[in-house]
This record gives sequence, C-alpha cells and structure tokens, in this order.
Amino acid sequence: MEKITIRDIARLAGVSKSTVSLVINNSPRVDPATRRHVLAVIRRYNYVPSATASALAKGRSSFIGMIVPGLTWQMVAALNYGVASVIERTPYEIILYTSTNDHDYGPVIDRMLASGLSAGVLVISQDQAMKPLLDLHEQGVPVVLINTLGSHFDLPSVEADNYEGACGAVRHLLDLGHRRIASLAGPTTWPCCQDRQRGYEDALTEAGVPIDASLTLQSGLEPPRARELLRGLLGLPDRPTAVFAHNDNTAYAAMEAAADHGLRVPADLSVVGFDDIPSSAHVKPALTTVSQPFEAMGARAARMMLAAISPESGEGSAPDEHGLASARVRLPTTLIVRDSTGPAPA
Amino acid sequence: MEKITIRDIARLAGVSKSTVSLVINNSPRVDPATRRHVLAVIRRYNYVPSATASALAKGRSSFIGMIVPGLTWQMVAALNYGVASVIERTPYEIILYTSTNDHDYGPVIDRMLASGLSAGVLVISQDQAMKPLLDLHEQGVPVVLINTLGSHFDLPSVEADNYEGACGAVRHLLDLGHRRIASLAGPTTWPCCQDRQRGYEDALTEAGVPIDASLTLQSGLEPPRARELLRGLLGLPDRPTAVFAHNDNTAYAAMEAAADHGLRVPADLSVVGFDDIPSSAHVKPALTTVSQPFEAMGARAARMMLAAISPESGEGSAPDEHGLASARVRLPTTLIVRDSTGPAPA
DNA sequence: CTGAAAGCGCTTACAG
DNA sequence: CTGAAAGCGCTTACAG
Repeated sequence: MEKITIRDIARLAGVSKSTVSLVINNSPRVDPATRRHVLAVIRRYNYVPSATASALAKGRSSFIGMIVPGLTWQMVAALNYGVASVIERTPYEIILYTSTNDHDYGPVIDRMLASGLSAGVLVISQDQAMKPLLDLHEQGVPVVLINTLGSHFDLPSVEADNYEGACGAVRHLLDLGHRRIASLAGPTTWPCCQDRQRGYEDALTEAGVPIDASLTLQSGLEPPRARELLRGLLGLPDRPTAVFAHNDNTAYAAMEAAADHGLRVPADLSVVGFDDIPSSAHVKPALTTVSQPFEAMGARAARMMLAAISPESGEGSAPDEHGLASARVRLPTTLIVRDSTGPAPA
Repeated sequence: MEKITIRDIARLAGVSKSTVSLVINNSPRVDPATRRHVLAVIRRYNYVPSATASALAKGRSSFIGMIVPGLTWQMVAALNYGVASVIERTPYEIILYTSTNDHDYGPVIDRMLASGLSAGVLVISQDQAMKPLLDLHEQGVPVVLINTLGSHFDLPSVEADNYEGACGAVRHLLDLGHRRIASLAGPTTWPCCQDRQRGYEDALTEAGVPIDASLTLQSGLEPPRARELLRGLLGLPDRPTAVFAHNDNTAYAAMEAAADHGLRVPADLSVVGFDDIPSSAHVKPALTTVSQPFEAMGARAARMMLAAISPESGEGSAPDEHGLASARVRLPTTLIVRDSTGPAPA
C-alpha cells in the first residue's frame, strides 16, 4: 500500500509527469484523448496529488484559514457547517485558527502569516481590532469577513440584514398594539448592534411612535446587566409593555426581569430576541426571535473566498470590477413568532 | 518583503542549510554555541520554516486533523477552545473536517487519508461508525477520540465521567427526598448514555430504592419525544416527583411536560439535566445539571495527540507501555445546583 | 500538444 | 560537530 505519486501515474499512463500535472491542473493545452486516458488511470489508482508538494511547487497553498472567536458563540457551529458544505467539494482544506483572545486577532494572524499556509482567510469577527485583518488584506491575502463590520472597512463580508431584522421584530410588536417598546441594546461600538438599534428606531418612527431615549437600555449584551436594567425600568409607572432584545441571551434575561416583578410573558410583557439560538425554541415561553441564516452565511462566505483565490473556479465569477473583492453581502433574516409575544395589555 | 528561507538564514548565520535544519529540529548533535547563534538570527529575521516544504521533506506533516460532527453540538465550541489552547503553543496546525453526515465519518476519513495531510486525528464522535477510525488507526495514524465510546474499541479517548456524573445527579435528588425518579434516557446504543443510565440505576439501588423500569423513558434525546413520553407518565397516579434527563435539551422538554400538567418546577417536579450547555443558566427556572468539562477534555485530548505523534515532545511522556496509545481518560464532572430541583413534595 | 529539466524549501543519510 | 548532495512530489518555463 505504498503512497502513489505523480511519477507512478505518468508511468502507468505512458506519459510524462508534466502531462499528468497539466491534466491535474486542468490545463487546456492537453489533447482531450490524452486527458481522458490520464484521468482514467488517476481514477483507477485512486491517486490524489500531494497537497504539500503542490503547495511548495506552486508557491501557494490549498488551505483556507478560518479564524473563529473563542468560547462565546453557539452560532459558530451553524456557520461552520455552511462553510464546510461548500469547501468539501473543492480541493481546499480548512485550517482552523481559534482565537484565545477574543478582542485581538493579532496573535492568530501573526501565526497564520508566518506559516504562509493560507491562500485566504475567513474571519468570524465581532469587535476585534481590524488592523491586523487590513494588513493581511494589503499583503494580498484574500480576506472574507463573516458578520457585520463598520462600513468604513472595505473588506468583503457577509452578514445578516440586522437592520431589516430589527425593523421586522419591532413592527411585529407594533402590530400587536405595543407602543412603549424598550430596546435592550448591545455594545454601541458593534456595527451589528448599531444596525439593530437603527432598525428599532426607524420602525418606531415609521409608525409614528416618538422615540423615548429612556427606553433604550445599554446592556452590553450581558444578561445579568440586562436583567438589572430592565428590572429598574419595569418598576416605573409607565413601564414598557414590550422589549426588543439585541440577542437571545438578553431576551432570556428580560423574561427573568419580568418574573422579578411578577409580570407574565407575554400577557404583561412581550419579549422578542435576535439570533434564534437552538435553545430559544425550548425556553418557556418559547422565544419569538429574529433568525439569522448562519448556515447560508457560512456557505456564501466560502463561495466568495473561492472566487477570490481562484478566479477561474467559476461559481461566483466576479460580477463587479474587483472580482468579489469588495462585495458586501447582506442576507435576509426571518422573524420566528413563538410564544413570548402577544397583544399589548389593555 | 521577500519570503525568507532556510538558505537565507544559513547565509546570514554563516553556516550550512543542514545546520540550520538541525537547529530547527532540535537535534542534540549541534554545538551549543552554534545553535545559540543560529537561533538568534532566526529570531532576528523572524524566520518561520515553510510547513509545506518540511512536510514534503519529512514525509509527514505538521497538521492535526480534527473531525467534528455537523450542526448538532453546542459543546464543540468549548471542546475546540481547549484543543486550541494547547495546540497554539506547538508548530502544529488544525485542519478542520466537518462531517456533513453525522452518522458516518467515512467520506471525511477518505478525504483525509487521500490528502495524507494529517499526522494524527482528533475525533469528536458520538455514534458514528467506528470502522473507518479503526482503519485509520491500523494504518498507523494516531487517533484520539473525544467522547465516550464502546469499551470494545481500543482507541485512546477522553470522555467525561458519565457514570459518576449520573450517580451524583441522582444522589442529589435522593438527598432531597425523592424516591420516584424518572430517567429520560438517551439512545441505548450510545455508550455515554449507557453509562448515565447505569449511574442512575446504581445510585438508586445504593439508596435502597428498587428500580422501576416503567420510570425509564426512551426519549432518544429528542425533546419532542421526551416531552410526550413524560407527559404520559406525569398523568399517572403514582407519577414521579423528579426526573433525571440524559441531557439538557431533554431536561427543557421535561419542564415543558410539567407545564403541560400545570405542575411547578421544582415545587411539584424536580428536574436535573446533563451537559450544562450555556443556556441552562438562563432558562426558567435555571437548570440544575451535570457540567461536563469540555474545555479540559479538549485540552487533554490535544496533549495526548501530541504525545502520540511526537513522543519526544515531553508533556505526556508515556506512562504506559504503548505510550498513550491506549489510554482512556475519564474526567470528572461537576453537579451544578440551580433552581430546577427542590425537596420532594410531601 | 508533449517531454526533459530545473526548482520550490526543507530534511537526511553520508562523509569528513 | 558540520557541510555537500540527493531527494521529497509536484509545477513551470522552455524546447521541440
């Protein structure tokens, strides 16, 4: 069971190594008959070219680096699944870089750069320092971001449509008759949360409901803090009858805050979240929330990456002038209505 | 900013490429002074050897494959974090193989084998077919399993102590005065669930409580099914006063089943889960559950892998005769007591 | 359209 | 203890 090499295939097919190589790399300048023949023996012997050897010879590798944040995210699983489903049909492999420092991808990028292994980098990011990524990009390594970034960065990215998602969630509450709707807001520095907050405000304005700044609570997406802040607000005479939380975990905290006051959800207080993490279908009451299309986001990002590193590879063949280099795609979200929202109390 | 190579370092240091290589690979047969000097220039020029070139020359690579199941698991994140924290201090990189077929790792293994890229494989598995993994192992590729396997497999593995974890959970219920305790069991074919079930039964027996088979519900770990089965059981006159669920998601289902009957948790029914996934701290009532040390499990597995692929690398230097090749480590769990368990009703 | 040859950046006997 | 040389398995001009 010796490892079979290009030389073996060449001998077996009665051609030179060069020809085999050209076949492998889809060169057009090889006779169709020869190509078929070579392909046949390749298949027969189950030959797979050595990735390391070809990387060395080509000067570029067939690895895509994927940088993921550390512990935090439940969504990484779904995102990754999407990425895997497209990459598994290509000769590329994913090298996983897990950042043990969630606020700075610097060390991880250094490592990547040093190894020179990655043909491109997929980055799942939140509020990490962007500088290292921009450096990467400037050094000619394609970078595709998964998740929202500030618009001042010109890196290709795929994200959920946070703005429209938030609008939809708030409109749902408005439709149910709610007028005093609180926002359990995430970090003001996170672009995704800025978009969600804008969506919240615009939906209100559009419905003719004036914006009351005291109804926006800066929870930083930390459940304990969210619970505490909302508990304060719920004690007030003109308490809100609904809350739009910037993510599911703080929505859970909102339910706890309601319980702290003996308020029932949704009879006394409606709650809508954002993300639709797996547990949201199971909490009591089941959470109405904005579902992000994580799997699709991952798949899309992977396709953009492939297009960026091997333009010939078809698929996303460059609609805009820079290939997909500066694309910024926003995928639609879906409002999942469950049991945590209901008509505004009389 | 040309890529700097071993030849550059050799020239800069005034030695041969061979010597530089020996230094890089920690060969003992190089003069300490020379070594210091070479190391200095390596550092000064920030030289990192090409992973592809050395893989090619050595005939083995510095990649560790990690196979993860598809969508399912929230714990993969924590596991991965543990793995990353140890691998990041070595020259190894992780190649991520995501199985889009959760029941058969065959395709993924084929791919891995074909590329010949991985020096070893870390596998997060549940009830996948073991055959491909055993083949791998037989071909001399070190395999370390994360998670429980049938004891009939002789692959090194790290798992949580499911048996003791279950015992602890059930003893907690017994201490609270419960005597009729249901088990919301997982697939009988999954070794981890077999262990949990044994723990449940042994804890009962040890307390002198006879085992009532009708109290064990085969939920298959599917929440809807768990809810339905338990709802049936709770309608009976001698209903259980507590339930031990084999994982958190079915514990949530148990709470729903209780609500279906208007039973309060924990006043009328105590519920304990297994896993301690992130949301369990936030559900209402917060779930008492057995916490698995995912991060530690990942780290441990990574260390075992390193020991297997580079025995010289110290760390876990082989306590048993086969190195760590046949080790089977079981890490302790922790019972997290929260609000879903309380004294048995009078 | 095809082949011989040099080269990618390392490692590893083999001499010395 | 150190260096010259061959080789790992591919790719890529360059001839033909």
